[in-house]
Amino acid sequence: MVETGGDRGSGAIRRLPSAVPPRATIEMVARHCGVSRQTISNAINAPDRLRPATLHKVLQAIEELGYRPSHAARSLRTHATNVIGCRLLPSSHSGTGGVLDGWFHALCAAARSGGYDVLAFAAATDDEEIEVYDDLLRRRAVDGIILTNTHYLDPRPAWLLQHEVPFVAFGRPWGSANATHSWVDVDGASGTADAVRHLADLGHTRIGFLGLNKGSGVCDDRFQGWASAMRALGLATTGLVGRAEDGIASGRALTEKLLDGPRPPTGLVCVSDSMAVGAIRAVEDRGWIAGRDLAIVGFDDSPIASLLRPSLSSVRQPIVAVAGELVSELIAELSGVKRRPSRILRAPRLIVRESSGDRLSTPEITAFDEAPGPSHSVLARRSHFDTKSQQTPERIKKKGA
Amino acid sequence: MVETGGDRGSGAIRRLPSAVPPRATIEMVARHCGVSRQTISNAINAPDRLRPATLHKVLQAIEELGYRPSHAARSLRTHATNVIGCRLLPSSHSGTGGVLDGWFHALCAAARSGGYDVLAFAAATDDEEIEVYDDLLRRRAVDGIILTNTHYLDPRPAWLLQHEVPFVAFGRPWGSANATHSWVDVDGASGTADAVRHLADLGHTRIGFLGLNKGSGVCDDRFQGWASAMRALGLATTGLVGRAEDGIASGRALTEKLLDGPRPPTGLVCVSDSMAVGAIRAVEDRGWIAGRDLAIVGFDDSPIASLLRPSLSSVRQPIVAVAGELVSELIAELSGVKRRPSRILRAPRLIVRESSGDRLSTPEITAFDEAPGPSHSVLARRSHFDTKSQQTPERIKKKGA
DNA sequence: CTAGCGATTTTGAACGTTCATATGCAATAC
DNA sequence: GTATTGCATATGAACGTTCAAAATCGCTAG
Repeated sequence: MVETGGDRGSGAIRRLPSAVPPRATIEMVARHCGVSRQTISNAINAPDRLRPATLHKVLQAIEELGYRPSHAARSLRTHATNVIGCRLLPSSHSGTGGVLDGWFHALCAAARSGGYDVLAFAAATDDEEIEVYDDLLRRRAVDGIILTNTHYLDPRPAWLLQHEVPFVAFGRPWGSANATHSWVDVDGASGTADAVRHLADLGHTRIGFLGLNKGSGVCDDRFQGWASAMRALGLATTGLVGRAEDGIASGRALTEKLLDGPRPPTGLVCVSDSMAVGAIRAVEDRGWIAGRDLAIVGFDDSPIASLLRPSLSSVRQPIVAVAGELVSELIAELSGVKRRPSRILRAPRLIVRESSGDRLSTPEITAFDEAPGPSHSVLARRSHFDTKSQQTPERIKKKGA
Repeated sequence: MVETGGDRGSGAIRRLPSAVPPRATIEMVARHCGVSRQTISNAINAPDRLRPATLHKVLQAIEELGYRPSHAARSLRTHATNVIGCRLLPSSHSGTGGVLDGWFHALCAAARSGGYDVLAFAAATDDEEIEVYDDLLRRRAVDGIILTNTHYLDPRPAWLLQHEVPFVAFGRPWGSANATHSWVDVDGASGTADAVRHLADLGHTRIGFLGLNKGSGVCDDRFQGWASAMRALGLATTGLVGRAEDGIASGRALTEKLLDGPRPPTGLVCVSDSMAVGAIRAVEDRGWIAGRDLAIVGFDDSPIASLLRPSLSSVRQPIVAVAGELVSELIAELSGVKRRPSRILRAPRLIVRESSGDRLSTPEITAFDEAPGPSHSVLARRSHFDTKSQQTPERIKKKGA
């Protein structure tokens, strides 16, 4: 009402006295306690250079004035932004609901506690993502990048390497064995192998695998875990594999085909929860019950897994831990010390629910990541074929130059 | 192998000639085409001040050198960061899976096409969130904030107002009718009213409501939609309401109680999909089928809704549109023109699936949001959204002072 | 008493922009 | 021919830090 008249304020009454203190600069702090700018700067960046008495005085003044170094000024001077860039995958990507949701949250938390902020951006394609990288880097808005969703023929790592951008990938450099960048990944093979052994323990011998079409590194990895576990158990694998693109419809169709085939599986390990949901659908179509007539294990432990009826056994990725490692690796990279790229593989954990037929434990809802305690109850008797240990991340030494 | 010896590089051979051009500054561009700094600056920020010939020359040089203004330098000088801060809710928050996932993605996309970047951060509590605000603002790392998940007695809007931080809220200022900030929200009442009418159309007369305990603005809103639609239809409402904290267990328990009560509902409108899932559980417990023996409608259309069996009818929020409006409102706010706060309410849309008993449409999977439509994404960086949204949202006039 | 030294603090410059102002130049007005 | 205007471009300063180097202080040693 009152201010309808003029548009550009004549600048008189505008701001009330207001509780907002003028934002403190380093100069103001300096004057406030009678020392020079640089001393304030040192108090923050190299406190050991100050006499204890001075340090105390300065810190108190900083506190009093609520001073924080201006991001822009500092970053202009130091050429470091303390910001990490990370692409958000299109939400459709995680078909069965947000797993990456929790991962990203953990990523932000880890970054912040390491003194970094996360700049999030959306991109629909790899090329678009590269364009954003280019923009962010030219404007010097980020120090480094967290790369997600690596795949065969991925143009992004090469681009980043060529432009000497510090980055760490979530996901192995599929297809380029001697990549020179750091990455963190989840050992899918170990997850599917666990799933196979779990089903074998329950008495299954014909355990199938529902995977993606050739060309997915993630699926190859998980397939390989299935295959080697089957081999190790002396189980035949022919006629037990179905492949298609990811999705519920695919899962349903593939399952039908396998069940109608010459060697119908009694258990099924799936490359994703979407596939597993499809498998459950197919089972329901015949009036069967998942977990009784066909044992099904998914992958990802997406939020739906525990909501489905019967609930879905699934392999859970340690996404919080992975997020933390991605951040600390990137920060290490940014610290400038030249080191050989690290390659970190983390083991996932099978969450047993109803769909695999083991009725022992059917938790209604499970926490999103590893529970703090040693809750490995169900798999008490871990049959160990290979040496993959559960908790310690496996570090693979760089092989070739 | 080769580089096993020394650790700190002696700094000789390290970098190959490399395809990385030295990052261009405004000075370099200026020299490159024989004009002054300021002319380059003008070419970017006020192109109409240049003679066409000069402009052309400069733009070409910019292109050639791949110049982009340094974020830090520009932001130091202009006191604007072109960055928006936004808190990520803990992943557990969206019980049934990532709805906010898609919202956040849309937010980032909208921001970028408006010339802004999004700084994401995690916070567990409101107080922690305020601490992060304080940090970000003191360091001048963001220009403004997108606030999510508003609720009664929310300390955040007050804090932001007091500190004169530009912000827009996703969610109404529950409990403070004459709040002076802008917000965007989804008209929950309209959603539940739609749900009620849908069920009434199917012949139901005893339509219940599963809500949260008193004190949730979101629930009050949705409840109110249910209540007024019932009243408008001349249906009695007594004995048809259950309240508890959100969750599947709650939904199940409440449903049981209602079904065992004196006036068992034949239809149920739920405040959330979690509640609805609980309701489905309760129905299953009695060997009933949702949609046949009890009609159920959820709220949020979370990813599971279409995956459940029977699939869950649910009210879908136009999260992409909301994200876009939040961003454009905030940008308007940041443009500095004093305007009365805008309050935007958008209508959600009921997605009918099996659980409500209307077998007419049972899409397997539905797209996440309204079709994109004539997207404003083409706008060049730094330009602001000019006109208010394309879809004509419903605007509520500011009432009180 | 003074030189010398390390610890502490200060000073001037620079980071890369944009703002405010000044200059140059061409066209118009007197 | 000179003053007046308006447009196009250039110059100096400033934004708020940290870096590099210089200055000062407090001691110990000669």
